[in-house]
Amino acid sequence: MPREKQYNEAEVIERAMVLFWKNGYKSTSLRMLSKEMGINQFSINASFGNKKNLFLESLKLYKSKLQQVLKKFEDSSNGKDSIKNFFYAFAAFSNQDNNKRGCLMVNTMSEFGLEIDEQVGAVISNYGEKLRGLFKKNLEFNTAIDSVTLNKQINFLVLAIGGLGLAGKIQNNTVIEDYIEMTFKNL
Amino acid sequence: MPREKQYNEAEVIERAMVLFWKNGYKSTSLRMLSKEMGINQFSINASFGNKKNLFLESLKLYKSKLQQVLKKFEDSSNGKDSIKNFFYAFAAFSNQDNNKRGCLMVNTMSEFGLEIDEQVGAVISNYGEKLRGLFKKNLEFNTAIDSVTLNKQINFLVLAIGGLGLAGKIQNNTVIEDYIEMTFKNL
DNA sequence: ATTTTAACTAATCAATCGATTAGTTTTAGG
DNA sequence: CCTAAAACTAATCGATTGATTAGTTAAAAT
Repeated sequence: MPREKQYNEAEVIERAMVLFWKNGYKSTSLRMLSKEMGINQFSINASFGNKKNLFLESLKLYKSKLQQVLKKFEDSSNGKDSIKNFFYAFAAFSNQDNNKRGCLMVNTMSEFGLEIDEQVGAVISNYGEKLRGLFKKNLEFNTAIDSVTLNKQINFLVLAIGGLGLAGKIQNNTVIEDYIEMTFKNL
Repeated sequence: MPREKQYNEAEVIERAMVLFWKNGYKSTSLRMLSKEMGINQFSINASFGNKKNLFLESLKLYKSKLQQVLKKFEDSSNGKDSIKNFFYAFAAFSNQDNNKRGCLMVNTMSEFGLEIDEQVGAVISNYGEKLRGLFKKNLEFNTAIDSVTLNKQINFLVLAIGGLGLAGKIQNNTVIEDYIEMTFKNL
């Protein structure tokens, strides 16, 4: 029998995720990853195949962490205030420990635009659809609303959450708070 | 006397700008630039010094083009409708010819975050301040407004225009239009 | 016509990229 | 104890990066 892996895959993915989150995909080299993950390039390859797959695993881990935020949103879906609470939670997640890393998924969409890798794009799109569903549910909560207006509001919120992800990298907390307050003032 | 330059600097900067706009700074290599600009790497160096300076020139050219959009905003600053018109013009500029390139300045802020080059950051910040001033002017137009609310609205619009720049890369025109309409419905 | 100057071309520099190879160490089964 | 299998280390692969060098060409001034 061979020796055991001397590292925990979940742990090294977490470190990779932080690096990708901080620097983006292209600007994070395998050597940086190797150093930060504490394992050498060959081990990265052995565990994850290649850089893209490591990124995919990092993205999935990120998504699972953000899923905890989404879970609260799902559990207390009581209308527009729930959406607003989610916006605040998402903004906090995008600037945790005041690291100004934004949102890894928004960062990735911004880095690749529409020429995104198919698998990476699928992970992100899946999250987007989930979000749309929750926005819909909460916008309809206790309110009669025509489908045209509903769709406009959903589109509004989708773009807004993207803007908020970007803002997590470059804006201070006051700007972000003011944005959320103004957004929900008259929604 | 030596021979004349066989290329027009303004023309080659324009081509460089398009490439940076499309691909971002890091993903645009000097070889890609050389090919697209129709001059070789040495000539790029001779005219612009290095990649960063070429990017700076591209950014300034971009800004001057966007300045035409801003000029209209300055000339017809008649309140919130003027801001809304600017939003539409900015969105159109960020997706001209349906190229989904977004806004070069927003793209650059997203690429570098707060670790942006000092000179590059200065060019972008300067534009941001101009924008803030125009938002302020139009929000105050024909309306009494307390300074606290005014600042919140300005912050709201600043984040919103960034989100719109990002959306120009990844969202369809309907989402963008819905966002603008919703944004100004109750402002 | 010769000289001078800079624009030009092509080749190449060291550094870094993602990925891989060759060879060593560890560990459990036989 | 010996062997087999895989985790490991270190070195290096070809390709590409930004930048630069050496040498050639063109054109105005003398």
